[in-house]
Amino acid sequence: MTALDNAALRAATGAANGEQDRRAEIYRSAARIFHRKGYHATSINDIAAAVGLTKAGLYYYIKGKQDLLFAIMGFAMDQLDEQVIEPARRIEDPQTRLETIVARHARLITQDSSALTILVNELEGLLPDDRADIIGRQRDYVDFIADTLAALRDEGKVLGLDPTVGAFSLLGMILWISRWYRTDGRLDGDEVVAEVTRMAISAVLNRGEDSNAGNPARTGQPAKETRE
Amino acid sequence: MTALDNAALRAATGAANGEQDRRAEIYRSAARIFHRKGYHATSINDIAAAVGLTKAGLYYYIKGKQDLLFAIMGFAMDQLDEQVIEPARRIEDPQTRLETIVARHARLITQDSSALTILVNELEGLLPDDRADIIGRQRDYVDFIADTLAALRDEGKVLGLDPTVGAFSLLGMILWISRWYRTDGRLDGDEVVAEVTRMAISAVLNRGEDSNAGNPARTGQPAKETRE
DNA sequence: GCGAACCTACCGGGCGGTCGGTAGACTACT
DNA sequence: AGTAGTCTACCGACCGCCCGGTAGGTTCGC
Repeated sequence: MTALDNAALRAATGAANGEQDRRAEIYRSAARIFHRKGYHATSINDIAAAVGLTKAGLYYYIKGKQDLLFAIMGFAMDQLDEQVIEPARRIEDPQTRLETIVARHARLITQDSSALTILVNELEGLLPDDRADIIGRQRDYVDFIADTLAALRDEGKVLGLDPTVGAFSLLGMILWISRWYRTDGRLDGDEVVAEVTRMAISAVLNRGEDSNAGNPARTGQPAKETRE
Repeated sequence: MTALDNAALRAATGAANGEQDRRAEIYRSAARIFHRKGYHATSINDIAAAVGLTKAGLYYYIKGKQDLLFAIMGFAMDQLDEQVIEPARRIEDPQTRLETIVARHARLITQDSSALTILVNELEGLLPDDRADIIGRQRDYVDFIADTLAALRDEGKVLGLDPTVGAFSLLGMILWISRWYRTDGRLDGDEVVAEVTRMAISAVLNRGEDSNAGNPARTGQPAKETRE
């Protein structure tokens, strides 16, 4: 069920229409409304009306409100895996990898922030099992970023930065974009992505002269991260 | 009414107890529950039960759910004004001012994130007029940070960073703290504040002499900002 | 005539909010 | 000292509404 739903959602995000897949339109509309009003403030009727159905008609396509939310989040997580994590994982140089992560994640958000924003804002709307699933995948992502920062530190390019705090801080910068970026604003998406990526890299790298590479002389305690 | 409420809330946050002000306890409890479950997912009954009242009893103290939310947000905004903006406004050196802003804001969040987090997450729960009030104050804050970044740029310490994007990005780092920081976690609040402050400053300042040393993130164009 | 794609009508329940009442402390008058 | 009045701080019961969800059709293309 979920895999099917996600496939539908993916198709919807790709090509706007052309197939009869009504489900895709429903998921896209739901994601947009959840994003705008919040999950709890959105009624099934809101979604039904947005796609031109009655509530009962909508239930022909969905199993329930919580399943709808979980499907959207699963799709968002898949998007993150495919568009950000997998491409970045193939890059060995830590700095380039970090740039890729930030730029690709930021780009996803400037393109369509609905699902990705719901992913982080509506976790408490899920059933416990579903929530555990999503949180687990999110934690993997945070660890992936933290490991990249740890690798940068091992190269001497980062001194005295806790990888976990660094990862969360970068994520904060990135995820916050969806709160202020407007498609019709002063800056276009590419400019925003570029600015944020530069800030992110600059935030974690040592500044100019005081980075004596490969010699973490007097950093605070080293992080305990050893995974991967 | 609102001013009175805020005074009560402030008193509650300051000294834990000592006066019979039940209202203060109610606001504090409500803030904590709104923070944990979200405004829409929290019922008036939840709040009443948390303070040992029935719903009807609770209504002796509050005017309604939305007024409660507005009072909490107003208090959070007052806190921000008094603990962050006013102290920072008295500092002339832009870099020191920016450090003050980030450190003080981050510290507020590590100390008690409830009200400040509601302030940014539950805006759509407000009545239009109230929302306009809060959004206006928030915009003033963003402008204050952006102006500080613009001043840094005029000193030559920042090159090619759009002040608005910079302000939002720093805010993202700071506000995100409330999502991952745990009082009983590995790092204590002071460490987190210090780490985040260092990252924030590093994010906006120029690196040594070569701004973009061999990184593929090619973003030359300077920002068009001319404000202030 | 049969299944996919919908609808109308409805259900139980919880919501925000209100109403009338009242226990008890305190005051005021006799 | 007794008692009538008053005010604060609550409570039980209730209201209308809308919620998520469902039962049982009906329409329509094949």
